[in-house]
Amino acid sequence: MPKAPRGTFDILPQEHIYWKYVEGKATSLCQLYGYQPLSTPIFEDAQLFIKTVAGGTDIVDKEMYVFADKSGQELALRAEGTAPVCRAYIEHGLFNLPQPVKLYYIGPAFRYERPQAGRYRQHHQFGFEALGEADPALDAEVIEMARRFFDSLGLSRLSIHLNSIGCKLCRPGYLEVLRQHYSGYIDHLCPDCKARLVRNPLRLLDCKKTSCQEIAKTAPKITDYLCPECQLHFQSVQKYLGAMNIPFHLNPRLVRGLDYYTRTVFEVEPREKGGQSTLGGGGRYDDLIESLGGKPTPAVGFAAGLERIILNLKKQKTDIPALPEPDAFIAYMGEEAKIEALKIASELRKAGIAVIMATGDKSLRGQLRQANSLGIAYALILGKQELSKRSIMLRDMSSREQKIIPLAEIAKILKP
RNA sequence: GUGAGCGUAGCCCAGUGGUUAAGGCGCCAGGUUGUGGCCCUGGAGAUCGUGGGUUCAAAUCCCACCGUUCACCCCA
Repeated sequence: MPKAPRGTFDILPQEHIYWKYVEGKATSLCQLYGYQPLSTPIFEDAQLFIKTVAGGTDIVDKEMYVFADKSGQELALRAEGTAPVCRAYIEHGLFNLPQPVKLYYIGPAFRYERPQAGRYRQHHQFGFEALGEADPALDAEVIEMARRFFDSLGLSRLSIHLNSIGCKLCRPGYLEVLRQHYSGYIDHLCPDCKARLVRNPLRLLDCKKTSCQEIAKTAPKITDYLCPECQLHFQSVQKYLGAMNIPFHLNPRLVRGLDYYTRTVFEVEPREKGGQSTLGGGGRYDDLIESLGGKPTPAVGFAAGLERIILNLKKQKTDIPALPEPDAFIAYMGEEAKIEALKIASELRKAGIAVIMATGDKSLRGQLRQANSLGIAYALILGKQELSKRSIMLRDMSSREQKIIPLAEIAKILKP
């Protein structure tokens, strides 16, 4: 029997209340901040992700769903949300709109890896991006918006970690200083960190091994090596966050995995963190659009994984609004009543009343059991007696009261 | 890709070598030939993850594979 592929899952009806809840909060948030929806294809030219997310990492070899279609074109399942947004921005000339252009997306993304807590091969991301504006106030607004998102979901006890990782002018100098620092400890580094030293030195800073963390603690801080422009930008972000009363923790060891980030980076974490705990993160990526062939365009954004959010909602036992129940259930006895019931159900639905029609010629008892387990407020019962009077029995399932209603009036009573 | 734990009905799970694999939830039906929730009775539902091996005998022991969980790598 075929099963859902590894790292994928079905979202069953009782789970969908969480998804609807989070998606609803996300879209109303974006509406509040003037972000408009953008949907991009679920697969893209593989180069889009190879150019933007893959530098210096083994994402392409190991983690990306890359395949050739029947024409031989190299495609990749959407690996993340930001690069496609930038591609669309360039492709549709959105730089001709008043800047910044503010866009958001909710949709699946794919990574080929072994599943673990809150990480799946097909997962879902919500993200928003503001393109075409370098003002640090926008960084602050994006962070404030991220915070409001989690607040609106009822996720509390979160903290925001903030850092700046400089720009292409000042970061290389810092990386050199960092390498020098670590080369003094090379014999004490774990094998992974030895590889990082060559391939992705920023990642040295968040190795989980305690021995490596000791070395990271004494490492030079990137914020001491920022160029004057980056320094000013970073200070302004903090000033604006302060003005909006957004608490944050400066974390000089916060780096993000992808190359394309510049200046501001931030992550949102539960206070009590565990292995895969980060709920969302983002930052500025001032060089990304240019690297895709667009004009130099500064941009800043945020993304969060819906699975992790839902995991936390469940952990916190947050109250989630239930999906609406149908308004009424129609039970019938006998073929003649069944035919009439079908007609009534159709009419009621035309009037906007959600109706479940009994099926299968069950006993009345069985039909009412079904209505009960569906949690429906009203049962309509149609038998010979009601038919002969052109009427129907209306039963209030919670009070057990029932009365005979003329057929012509039933819609009005159910939906006055 | 690496390491560890776990796979028994739709779900939770008992069962560590010996008859027809036990129970709870849920499902279906009856108890009430026209009335649900509680209760009672009955029923359906399990290739014991898959394949191989050990043994007179395997859900139980061994091996491999698959899946899953957690962690690592990586992190979008």
